[in-house]
This record gives sequence, structure tokens and C-alpha cells, in this order.
Amino acid sequence: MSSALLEELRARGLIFQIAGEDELAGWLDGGSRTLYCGFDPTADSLHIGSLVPLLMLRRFQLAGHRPLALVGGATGLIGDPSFKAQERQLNTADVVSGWVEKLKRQVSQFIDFEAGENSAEVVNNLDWVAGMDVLTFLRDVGKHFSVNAMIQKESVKQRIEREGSGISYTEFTYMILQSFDFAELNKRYDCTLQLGGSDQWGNITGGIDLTRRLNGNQVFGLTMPLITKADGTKFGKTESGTIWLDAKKTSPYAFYQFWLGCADADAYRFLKYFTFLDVAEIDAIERSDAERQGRPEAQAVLAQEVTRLVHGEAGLSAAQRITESLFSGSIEALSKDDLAQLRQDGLPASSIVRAAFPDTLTQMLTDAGMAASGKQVKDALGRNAVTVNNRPLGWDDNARVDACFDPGEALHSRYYLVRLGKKKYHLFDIE
RNA sequence: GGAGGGGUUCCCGAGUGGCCAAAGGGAUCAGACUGUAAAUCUGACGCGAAAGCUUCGGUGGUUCGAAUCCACCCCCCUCCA
Repeated sequence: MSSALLEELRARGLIFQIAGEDELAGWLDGGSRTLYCGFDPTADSLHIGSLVPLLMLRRFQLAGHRPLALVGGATGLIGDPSFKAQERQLNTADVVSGWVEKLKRQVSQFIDFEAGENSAEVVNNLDWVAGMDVLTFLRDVGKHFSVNAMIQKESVKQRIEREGSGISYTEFTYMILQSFDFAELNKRYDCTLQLGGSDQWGNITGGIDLTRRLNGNQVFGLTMPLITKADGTKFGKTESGTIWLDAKKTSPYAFYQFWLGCADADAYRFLKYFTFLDVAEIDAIERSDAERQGRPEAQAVLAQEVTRLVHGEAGLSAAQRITESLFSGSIEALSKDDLAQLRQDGLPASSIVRAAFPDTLTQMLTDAGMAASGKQVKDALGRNAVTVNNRPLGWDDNARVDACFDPGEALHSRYYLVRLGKKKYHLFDIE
């Protein structure tokens, strides 16, 4: 009646709700169980919002259970309405199937496929949904759902009740499709537990009901809390947008920086959510941070652990190398190889020929992606917040691009490290 | 099919003929303070170095002048049939 795993998860704050709470602990202790969590292809990469469930699958696997990562090739074509304010734009089948392939690979790095008895597996719900005809769906699946019950679900309520929005029949059906996944996985893999974010509660309980009706089996559901930030802003977004798991979309350096920059008030909680460090260990860090004046250690540990999980040891050291040289090292000390390496490692960079210089710095830095508009560059220049190889520039320099990138000041005769504000760096390789 | 309500700059949301590139809030960016924090304060926040140019669902029209008025169209919501 006491599952050590559930206790551990509870201590980490990773459990929001459990369906079948009284029996779940005993069920998990009774043997190796199969569980799943779904990931819908809504982009060509997952973002850090999916990290908690991914790591959750791993936590269960480490505890001896068998994780299935479901990639929603079918559900991704429909769109989950849960707690969404608006109807979503449908993506074409081609696009979605391309994303499915990418997500399959991505999801695979977090779970172990060579674990013997409890080896993980990746499944795609398109495999059992694509071939189903409408009448079978309506008669065999739809018949088990009460619309009265469905419209009571919190996840769609706001769409139904809120003035100025609505929900299409397509999205309304999403819940049924996801429920069917659970029943199908129960039948095919003896899967008895579904994990998901707290927004998935309605879909999960739908699946539990359907599995009982279709297969006569009792199955369980567990949701994780929504990740919140102490300041109330949305987790996982920054100035530069979403933090993706794909290194091509968010470099390991940017990823590392994201975690390094998280608020003190969030850091210890995030350590519990996003790392495999012991709770006791995390508490110890929190205590020692509290006793010490100045900068806490938590963010550094967090950044290190999560970056290693997502980008591996190589990605982590690249991120740390860049961070080290930009924020604590002196850039003059960087060798030519170091600079080339930084660029390789994901430091934003661009190559430009001297003859092709734009007329203004605002143009040049905007083109390089350092700022969203010339206005921002203008503002920064006006406050001496732009430096080239540590030399501050002013608004007067805006039209003097050549002088700003004086050959005599180049690092190794071609590199210029431009900084805008405190944190934004860009390496220009100028010929 | 009928009746009504609505589509404003990233988001929310004012604005109902000139004073509107469009209040206010949020988000975001920069500065000060700091720890590459938080809180706070300051500035910016359609594009453009500037002159200037382009916005208020779309297309036309009225007017010296429109986000605001008119016509038609598209989309969304609510209720009725």
C-alpha cells in the first residue's frame, strides 16, 4: 500500500492528481507495470514544457516499470482543445507526419530501449486510428461517451461558456480519440497507467472510463502540476521565444542560460522537477544558499543537470565554455580556435564581408538578430550598452560602421564580439 | 434561414470624423541598483539613422480629413428556426 516511487514523486511535488489513488501504490508495488504518456506533434520539436512528463517516464522506468512514449500522429491532426482559449489551426497530414518522426527521435533520448523486461517503446496512435472507419468509431467508441458528461469537463468548459469563443466538433472529439488510445494501449500492451500534465486530467479520466467499458479493466491516471513561475509569467518562454529541446532550435548555450537565469524563488522547485538529484541533496543546496550571502548555487546546479540531461555531456561543456568566456573570462584571452569553437558551440554568430557592411549599426545588429528593431539598438547605443570587443559605442557611432569594426581591433584579425545589453552576445566574423 | 453582438498595434483592452501611430494594463527590450537574481525606479516599445512611410478583418466609397460614417464581402460569438 506504500509505493516508494509515489512517495518520492510526492516529495518532489510532481503529483497533482491521481485517478485510482487508493489502489495505485499497491498496483505499482505488485510488479512491473506498463504506463504511457502522449506527446502531440504540434511543432517540429518538443519544448521544455514536455520535459517534466518525459523525465517522469524515465523516473518510472528507473523504478522498474515499462514506459511507452506515445507520439500523437492521429491526435496531432485534430488538436487538443484542453484549456486552450481558441480553436487551433489544423496542420496538413504531411507536416504532422514529418513532426512525428522528429518527435519520435527526440522522445527516445529520455527513455531506455535496452532495459530488458521493462524496455521502453515509442508508439504512434495513427497506427490504430488511421484505419478506423467513421461508423466503427461512432458505434464502438462514440457510443460510450455522453455529451452531457463531456461538456462538463473543465478542459472544454471555457470554450463552451466563454463569450467570443467556441469549439468545433473536431476538437471536441479529441477527448474521445485520446481516451481510445488508452483503451487500445491497455489491450495491446497491458498498459495500465497514463501520465500527463494537469491539463490532461479530463482526457485521462475519459480514457480510464472507456478502458473499463471496452476492456473491463481498471486503469490509473496521474497528472503532474502545471509548472509555474514565482513572478506569474509563463514558464518556458523568454525574450527570444520558446525554449526547445532541439539543439538546432535552442542551442545548448541558450538552453543552459535559460536555467541559469531562473529566479531564486523557482530554482529549488525546478531542481526537484527537472533533475534526478535527491530531494535531500536539493534541500542541502537550499540551506547552504540561504546561509551564504550573494549569488545562490541552485541555478548553476540546475542549469548543469538539465543541460546534461537534454544535450549530453558535450552539449553541457559547450554551454559552460561559452558562458565562462563571455561572463567571467576576458575575451582578449580567447584563442582563434576558442572563438571558432564558440561559434560551433552555439554562440550566435554571423559572417560578413567588410565591403557589404550596411550603412548603420542598427541595421547590422538587427540583421544579426541581436535586437527586434532598430529602435532597440538605438536605445542601447544611447545608453552605451553596445560594445565591440569590450569597447563601448555611442549613438554617434551608428552611421560609422567601418570605424566600429576597425581592423586594428579585431581579435585574430577577423573576430568581433559584440555585446548588446548585459546578456546578448554575437560574434561577427568579418573578412 | 432569422435576430443580435463582435473583429483595434505581441496579448488584454480603450477609442466612435480631425488634438490618433491610436489611452491604460500585461509582456518584451535597454539603463540604474544587483548576483548574468527578485523587488523598485527610469526610458523605449508599428517600420525607418532621418526625411518619412505603413497600421485599426477585407474591398470600395463619402469627406479637406476616417480606426471612427456608408456599401458590399470575409471570419467569430449568442439566441431563434
